[in-house]
Amino acid sequence: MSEKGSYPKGVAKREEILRTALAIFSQEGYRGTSLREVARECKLSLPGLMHYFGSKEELLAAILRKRDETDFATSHAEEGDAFKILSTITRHNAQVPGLVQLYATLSAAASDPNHPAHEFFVSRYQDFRARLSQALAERQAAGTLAAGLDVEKLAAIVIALADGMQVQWMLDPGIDMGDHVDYLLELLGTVSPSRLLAD
Amino acid sequence: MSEKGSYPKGVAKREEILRTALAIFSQEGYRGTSLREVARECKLSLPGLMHYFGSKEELLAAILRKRDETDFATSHAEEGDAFKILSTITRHNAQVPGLVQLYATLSAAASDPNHPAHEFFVSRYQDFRARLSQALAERQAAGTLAAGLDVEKLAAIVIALADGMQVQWMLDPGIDMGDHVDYLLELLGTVSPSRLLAD
DNA sequence: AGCAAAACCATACAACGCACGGTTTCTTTG
DNA sequence: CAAAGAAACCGTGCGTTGTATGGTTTTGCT
Repeated sequence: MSEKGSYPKGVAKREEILRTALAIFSQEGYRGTSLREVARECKLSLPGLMHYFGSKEELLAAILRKRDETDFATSHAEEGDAFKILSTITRHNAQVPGLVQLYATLSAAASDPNHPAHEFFVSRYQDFRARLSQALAERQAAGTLAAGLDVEKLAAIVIALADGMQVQWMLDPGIDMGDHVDYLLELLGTVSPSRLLAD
Repeated sequence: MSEKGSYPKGVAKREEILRTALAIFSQEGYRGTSLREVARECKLSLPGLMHYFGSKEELLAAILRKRDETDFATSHAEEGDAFKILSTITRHNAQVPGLVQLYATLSAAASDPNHPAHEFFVSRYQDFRARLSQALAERQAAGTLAAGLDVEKLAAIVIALADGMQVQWMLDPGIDMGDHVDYLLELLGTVSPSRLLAD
């Protein structure tokens, strides 16, 4: 065997690093925290940390990957339809501002194809859109959403709304993201098919 | 007099810096470019550049401020209603990916109240929402938008949509931001007042 | 002419991410 | 149960970054 997390001690340290780094990144921001600080908090030297993650961005990518895995698992376990889950997630995000900012910062930086987290974010959004558009299609089948609507466009739109509201919320915490998301979702429910076909 | 751009030579250099820095930032990204590189391009030493802008972030804030001024001026001069202008802006943004990424990166970073561009972004979004919600109200008065709609919420939502679509577009340039924005705007036009009141 | 401020520079500093070349600790296997 | 080899770590140094200090030169005004 020849992997980086093959010894029990190693996998434990690796996860401790991920946990610690997430906490610090969420609090001080990605740019604002040095690898030395993370290493110190883990009782490691800098090279000791870099044994696990070849670069700062690689560490970041690993954090996001892990975070998304657990998030997906829990959100998938939750009950309720797509709209309710979306609303719940949005309101949940309002309680972890550090994470929200981390994701916002990164999704912008990751647009560079050379960024280590690029592929991650690309497939993340592809997944999001696919899942949500399927959920919207199910709603159409159930009759709670107008049949004429383009579910794929709508999926992208709703996700964009959630992301965009986060930006405005970060700049002005007085804004209620959940209310806005709910409002659009409610609005979508009131769209009548006949009007759409008349276009 | 005791200002930094008071001599003619100074104001010219200052604007050259803004122009040059915008170009480089747009191409290499904010983090990816060093002040030394910008200075060299302007035939200045590093301290020579820092005479005009006390910090890298201050330079960035100045760039955004100037950019917004000119953008506002041109968009205000354009004809058409609010929806058309919004659509035009969105499609225009699709041709300056560097700038879009710059704004995305910064709007996230500027959520920190200590960030030099914080106030700028806060009032920027306040302005946006105010302008757009007024435009929406005018549409209501003209009868092209359902009267029961909450124009302030809608303004925030539409702006969020534009921002959010930019994120997805940056990660996957195959996505057409304009189409999505137009789709939601079109959808808003089809909402019937009666349905809203029935809720 | 002279003076104050703007315009600009040389140098230095601390901190950063990262690379190199080690040594120690642990597991597996012959 | 040793020997081997990889994982787990560390000391040190390199190049670059943003920024601070303390200047000198240039410019415009009175």
